Amino acid sequence: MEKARTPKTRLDRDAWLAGALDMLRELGVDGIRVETLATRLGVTKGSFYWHFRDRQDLLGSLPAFWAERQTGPVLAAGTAVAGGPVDRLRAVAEFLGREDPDRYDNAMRAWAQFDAGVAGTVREIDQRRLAFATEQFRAAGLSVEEAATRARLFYFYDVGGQIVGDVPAAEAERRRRSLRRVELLTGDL
Amino acid sequence: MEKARTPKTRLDRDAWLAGALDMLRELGVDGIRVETLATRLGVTKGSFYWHFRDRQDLLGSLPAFWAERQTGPVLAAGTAVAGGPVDRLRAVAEFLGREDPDRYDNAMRAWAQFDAGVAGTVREIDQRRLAFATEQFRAAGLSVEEAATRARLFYFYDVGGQIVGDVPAAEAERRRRSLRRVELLTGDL
DNA sequence: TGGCTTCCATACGGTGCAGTATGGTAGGAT
DNA sequence: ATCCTACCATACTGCACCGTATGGAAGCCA
Repeated sequence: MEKARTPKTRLDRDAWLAGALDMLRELGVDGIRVETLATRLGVTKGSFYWHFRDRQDLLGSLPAFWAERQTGPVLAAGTAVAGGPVDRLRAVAEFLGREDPDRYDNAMRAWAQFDAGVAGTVREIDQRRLAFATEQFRAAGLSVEEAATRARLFYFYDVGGQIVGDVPAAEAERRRRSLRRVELLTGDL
Repeated sequence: MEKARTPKTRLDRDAWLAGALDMLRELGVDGIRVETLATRLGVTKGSFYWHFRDRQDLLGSLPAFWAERQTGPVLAAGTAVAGGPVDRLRAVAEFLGREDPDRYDNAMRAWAQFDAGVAGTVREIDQRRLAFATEQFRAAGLSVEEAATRARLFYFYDVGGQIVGDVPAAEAERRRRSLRRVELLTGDL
């Protein structure tokens, strides 16, 4: 629950988008009301309609705003590793284990269920990550089908666990689980 | 998109709940408006407020209504198999592969993100299914931790795949994938 | 055939919230 | 000091939709 603040600096579009993203995570899309959001940011609706044409303008800009700061780190953690494909998967798994589990992904996926546009941006990210995992298994010498299966097992473990809420609060345990999964999927490679 | 119908028979509580469940899948919780729902069922609000105290009464009854017709089949498909634990997992996987992918699960999970009560009922079902999978791996001789890891890989594959939308339309392909996953997770047993 | 119960229609009040209109204020440029 | 622009406040309109009040109409039982 973010609190209302008194703005020393004036607001810009991104400040509103960041606030909206928080409301999205806490309440869902329909919980994003412009007056409430304004109160949180310490201003009134007057400000909002200066930066945005209407509410739809805000919601429409939200997915891209989210996607920007989502793809970068995970992708980087994987490719910036010296070793082989298994090491890369390990690196990604470790990175995901380190991550704060309180992300915006779940809220975004919930939204994507009922908005085709949002579903598109989310799908893109999923495709990219799945493709990465598949590549690693391919590089480890597996067939196309075999690599695809293992990549799905690898990635859906994350998505499913996050959706179900089966994510340990302690970082140590998260990393342990994450690595154990990699070992199981790459034991014969 | 369900169409409006002309009711030959009068409606009862369950008819409203079934209609609400459809609206939930298509539009999300906040898409469930009593007047719209009434129109779909071929009646007016007057009927609704006869069967329900208010809108919250409908929404509050929805999770249980959903849970009832959700737990039965999957559980049965697993336990009603003669063979060993691996055969049981195969049976469940095959059952899930046969299933119509257009279920209400996604909508329910989306709702659960922002409603603690709904999250509770969904969690119960997840726990039950995960427990079942874990038991099978245990019965196959694995340690507690090892069984838990594989159970998660097994179950989250389903949840993740469904959320991401990576579910083939053709039943044959669904079953193939589903079984291949079991073979991969039980190859050494 | 009357009377009771169950289910539904119609009409209306109340509210939350999106969007508009318009005026105000702070800070940079000259 | 002045002016202009960017940003924000206040007050108001309109609409969607919830809930209520009340009046039927269709079935069951005597």
